[in-house]
Amino acid sequence: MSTDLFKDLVSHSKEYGFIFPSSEVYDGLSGVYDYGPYGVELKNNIKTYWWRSMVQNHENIVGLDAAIMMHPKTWKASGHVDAFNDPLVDNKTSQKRYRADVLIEEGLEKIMAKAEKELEKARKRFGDEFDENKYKTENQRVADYIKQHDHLHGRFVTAMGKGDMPELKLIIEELEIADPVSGTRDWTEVRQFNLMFYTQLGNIAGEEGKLYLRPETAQGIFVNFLNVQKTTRQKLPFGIAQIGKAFRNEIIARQFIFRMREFEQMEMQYFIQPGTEMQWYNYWKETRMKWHLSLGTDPAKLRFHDHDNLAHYANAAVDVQFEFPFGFKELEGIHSRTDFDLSSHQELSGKKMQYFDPETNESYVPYVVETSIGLDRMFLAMMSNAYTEETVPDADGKDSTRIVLKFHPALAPVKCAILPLLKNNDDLTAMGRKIFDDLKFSFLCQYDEKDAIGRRYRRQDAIGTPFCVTVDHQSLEDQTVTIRERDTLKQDRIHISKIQGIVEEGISFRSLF
RNA sequence: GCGGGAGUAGCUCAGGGGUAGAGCAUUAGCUUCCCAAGCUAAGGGUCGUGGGUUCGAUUCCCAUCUCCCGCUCCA
Repeated sequence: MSTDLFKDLVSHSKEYGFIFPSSEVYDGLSGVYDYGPYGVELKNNIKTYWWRSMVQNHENIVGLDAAIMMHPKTWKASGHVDAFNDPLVDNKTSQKRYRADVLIEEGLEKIMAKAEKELEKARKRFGDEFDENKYKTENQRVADYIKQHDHLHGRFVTAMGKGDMPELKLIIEELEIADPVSGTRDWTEVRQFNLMFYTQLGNIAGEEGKLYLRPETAQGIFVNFLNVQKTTRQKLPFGIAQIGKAFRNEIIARQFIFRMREFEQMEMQYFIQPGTEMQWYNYWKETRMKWHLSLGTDPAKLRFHDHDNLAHYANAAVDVQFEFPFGFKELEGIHSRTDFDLSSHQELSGKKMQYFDPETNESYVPYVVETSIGLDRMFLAMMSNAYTEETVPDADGKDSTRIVLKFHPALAPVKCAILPLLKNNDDLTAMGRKIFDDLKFSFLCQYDEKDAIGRRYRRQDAIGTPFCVTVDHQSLEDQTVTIRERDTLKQDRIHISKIQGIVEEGISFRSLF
């Protein structure tokens, strides 16, 4: 799909009530979007599919809905407080953005490399008699390098601790760091981006009242690990699943709903015996890919991507990537998180986060394999996978184009439309109404009598409705209707009593498992 | 933050120093027994915001805001 088609997809999403820009009447809010009437249906259906495949289909996976607000120490333990405060600096010439701390660390390493080079020369020169410590203090050049390094390193650590951005800028200048791309030292001010949002608990001023909005749902699972394990009498391995909002103050939120500041995750933490992590990592990798494929998603648009740089909590990580209109991007992450989180919480809280294993007769902190999928990304993946412009014959048998969302029927927002062939015929409309009133208790239906029948079909195609039931004159005689299938345009004449069964079979989640 | 693009009707866009247009959509009606764009009528816009030039600005100038795309990170 080209960029133009991506634009069309964004327009279509708005025009047909899937996604609206947030606060549009006030010119919008960057990186925040609202889900419209069809959007919320699609989103809920994705959640249902995930929840059923995780919780309902696994005896050893249970659900949880933890609060968004958590004790501040949670984020200290998780590493987010330290890892999510990036000082950033831009080079004005190359317009590249860098992490100031990374630049400085590299700069400091270069100084030490210079000193090491001198030492290496000296070692060769003096051979066995070489006294390295003595040389470090007595050789002026080496001593200067070390002194400069230690001095700047000290200032660097202090500045990072205090969040002193101007000081970081000064250090960059003193280190004479040049942009590797442009070669210039044309730097902007160093700015800090705290990737966690925070709010105030009560009216207490100062640090104590500072409360973060969770940047991931996982920590709610970890801190409830023992509560859940005990109340559900689970034995290892077992999992805890959660769907919920998370918040990240992204530097730049872009690409529609792909990267949002407020987003929703579907996470499952699988608690396992240490040493079995690779086995379960592979199991979930495979299981999750099957989950994606069973929706009928084009296999060419899905792939694994191994992480080169592992996050601070992981010892193995793979992404499930989807080919979005703007390229292959991360849709879901599967991480082997070791015992990092539970151990951290155990340490910081002073509470045991251990599992007593009756088989081995010992207690230990479980290891964790996580599957974490972005719900909004899944939504976008389903939209872009479904969005199709195609040529179909019109009333005269000529070519005409239609835009159709080819969702898996289980995900489609509206399941069935009931369409009387003519509006100005009371018998037809009354019968349509009656069918609608009967079906509406089973699944989401729409009754529509406006405009020509062809146009109504196209309207339903545009929101991805898998079935259209049309009431015509023959219906009045023998209680049959036509049922039209969205993708093939094929119509069958069936008895009214069969509609519910056919639609239910088509939209069933059962076929996905 | 820097660079680029763009803000005119619900959507897609045209226009142009003299007071705003099209197609689709919406509403009402007509027509039509199965795959969009048949007929009639109606509603809907302080042309992103503020300032300047001008008799007059949606149009020209300046500023500003917002959105979109690219640059680090992640679900």
